[in-house]
Amino acid sequence: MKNDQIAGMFDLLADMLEIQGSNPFRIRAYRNASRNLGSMAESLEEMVRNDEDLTQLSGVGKDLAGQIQEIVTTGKHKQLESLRSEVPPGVLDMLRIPGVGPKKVAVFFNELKLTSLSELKQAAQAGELAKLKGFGKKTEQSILEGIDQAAEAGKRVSIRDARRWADEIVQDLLKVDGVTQAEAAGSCRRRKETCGDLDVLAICEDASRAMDALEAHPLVEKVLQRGDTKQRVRLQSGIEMDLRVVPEESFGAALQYFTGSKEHNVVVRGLARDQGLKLNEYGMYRGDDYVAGRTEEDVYAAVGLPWFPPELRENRLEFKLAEAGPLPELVSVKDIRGDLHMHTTASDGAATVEEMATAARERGLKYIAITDHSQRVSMANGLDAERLRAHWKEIRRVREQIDGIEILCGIECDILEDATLDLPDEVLAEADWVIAVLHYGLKQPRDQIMKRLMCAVNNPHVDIIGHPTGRLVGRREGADVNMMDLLKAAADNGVMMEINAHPKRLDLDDVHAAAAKDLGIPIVISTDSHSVNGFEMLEYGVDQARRAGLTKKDVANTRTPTQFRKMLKRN
DNA sequence: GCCGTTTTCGGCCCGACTGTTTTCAGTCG
Repeated sequence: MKNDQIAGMFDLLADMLEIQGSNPFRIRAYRNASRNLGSMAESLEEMVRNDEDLTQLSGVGKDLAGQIQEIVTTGKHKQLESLRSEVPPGVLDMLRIPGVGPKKVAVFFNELKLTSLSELKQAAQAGELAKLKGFGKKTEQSILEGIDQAAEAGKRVSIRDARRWADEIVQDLLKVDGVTQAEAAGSCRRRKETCGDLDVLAICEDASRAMDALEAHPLVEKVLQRGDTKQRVRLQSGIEMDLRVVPEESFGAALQYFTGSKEHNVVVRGLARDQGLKLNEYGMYRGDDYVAGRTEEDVYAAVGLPWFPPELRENRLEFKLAEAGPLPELVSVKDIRGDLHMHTTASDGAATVEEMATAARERGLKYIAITDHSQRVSMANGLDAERLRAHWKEIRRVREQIDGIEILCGIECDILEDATLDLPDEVLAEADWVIAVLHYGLKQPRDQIMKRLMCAVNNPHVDIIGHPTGRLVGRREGADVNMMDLLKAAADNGVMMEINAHPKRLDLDDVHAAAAKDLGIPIVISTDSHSVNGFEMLEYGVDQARRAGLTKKDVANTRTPTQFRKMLKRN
C-alpha cells in the first residue's frame, strides 16, 4: 500500500463527509492529513510494520493513526466502505462541476435523488433544478455548461506550460497603460511541477484597463467572472487564470498571500496573530493600523521572518531553516557547471557529439557526459558493447578537438527486468560515468523493483541512478520504489542521485531530493537532452532542487571539472 | 479530527464574486 493510495482514501472520505454535511473541521483534518501523507518520503507501510508512532506525523492524531494502521494491515477502511454504500460514486463526480460544491450536490442527491452526471444533466435540461429553493435559471444554465467540462476540470498543466502562459500574460499586462507592476503568483511562482490554475497580480490605477487587456488577450478564451478587483478567465488551453488588481501599498501582501502555499500562509498568519498582528492580502495590520504590505520583504519582516524563496513555501522545510539561522542560499542555474545526462545521434538524440558539446559550451557549461542508451532500448537504437566502444572513441576524438569543455564518456545503462545490468562489468569499467536507469518493467512488484535498483547501487561501476522512479508527470506513475531504502543504499555505496530536469520527469521529486540531501547523497541535476535545445530544461530541474532546499554544495555538478572528477568512485 | 495548553476543550483564515436572496449562502482560492 503506497502512501498516496492511503492519502487518496482520506481525500475520498473527506469528499463524502462533505456531501453529508459533516463538521467542516473534521473534513479539513482528513484533507490536511492526506496532504501531509502524500508528501512524505518514508513509507507508511514500513512505519506500521516497524511499529513506529504514527501520531508523530503532522496532522495525524490517535484516530487517524488507527485508521492508517487499519488500511495497511487489512487493505481496507471500514468507515470508507460504509460511506461508499451511502454515497454513490456518480454523486462525487458532481463536485467537479465548476460552481458546484458539497451543499448543492447534497440537494441534488437528497431531494432529486440524482446519482450521476447524466441524471443531473437530464434534470437540468428538464428545468427541474431551477425549481429548487435557492436555485434559479442562471445556476441551472451554468451547471448545464459545466457538466461537459467536469471531465476536463481538475486537469493540471506542466510547470513549463504554466510558466509560458503566465509569463506571456504578465509581459503583456506590463505594456498596458497604467499598469506599473505585474507578477505571476500561486503554484506557478512556487515552481510546483504542475499547476491547476494560474494567478497573476497587477498594480493598475484603473483596474478595468488591466481587465480589459486580459479579456482581449489572444491566450484568453472566455471571461468567467469579473468584479472590481478580481477577474477570472479561461485560457484557450482550458486552464483558468485569476487576475487580481491591487493597490500599490498592498502588492507585497497580495503577492505573499496569493503565492501561498495555503499551508505556508496558515503558519505565517498564525505567527502574526501571536504577535497581535493581522495579515490578509491587503497588508499587515495592528488593529486598524497598516504596518506593512508594499513588498513581501516588509510583510515577512513585520513578523520577524526572512523573505522566503517561493519554492520553499510549502511548510515543509522553510520555518525550520529560518529558526536555525539565516536561510541557506538555494542552488541557481548559474551555479551549474556540468550536464551529465544527454543523448546524441548514436542512439536517439538529434545532434552529434560535436554539436552537443559546442552547444553546451555556448551555454557556459564546463563539462558534459555523453550518455546514450544501452542495447535494451532498441527502440532508441541503444548501443551494444561494440558500438559503445566505437562511440567512446568518437567522443575522445571530439574531446581532443574542442577546447573549453570537458567531455566524459558515459552510458545510460538499463537495469534489466531480471536485476542485471544491460552491459557487462568490464565494459562499464571503461566508462567515465555510468547512469543506471529503469526503463522497462516499471510495473513489477516492489520487491523485484528494489532488487533491480539494489543490483545497480551495489555495482562498483555505477555512479548514479537516473530518473529513479521512471514516472512521467501527470501521465505515468513511476515504479513502486521504496525510496528510503534506495537512498540509504545509495548513501552507503557512494552512488549519486539524479534530478532529471525534464519537466515531464522531474525525478527525483522535491520530497525525495530533500531526503537524499539529508543522507548526504550528492545530487546531480541533468537535462537528459536529446537535442541542443534540451539544455533549456535545466531551469526546471534547478527549480525542483530549490523546492527540496538544495544549495550549491548539495549539487555535485556545481563543482569545477577537477573537483567533480575527484568525487567519482573510480578516482 | 487535530492541536495546544491559559492540559481536556475551544479554535480551526477569510475576502471576492455570483446568484438569488432584500441581507445572505455557497463556492472558490
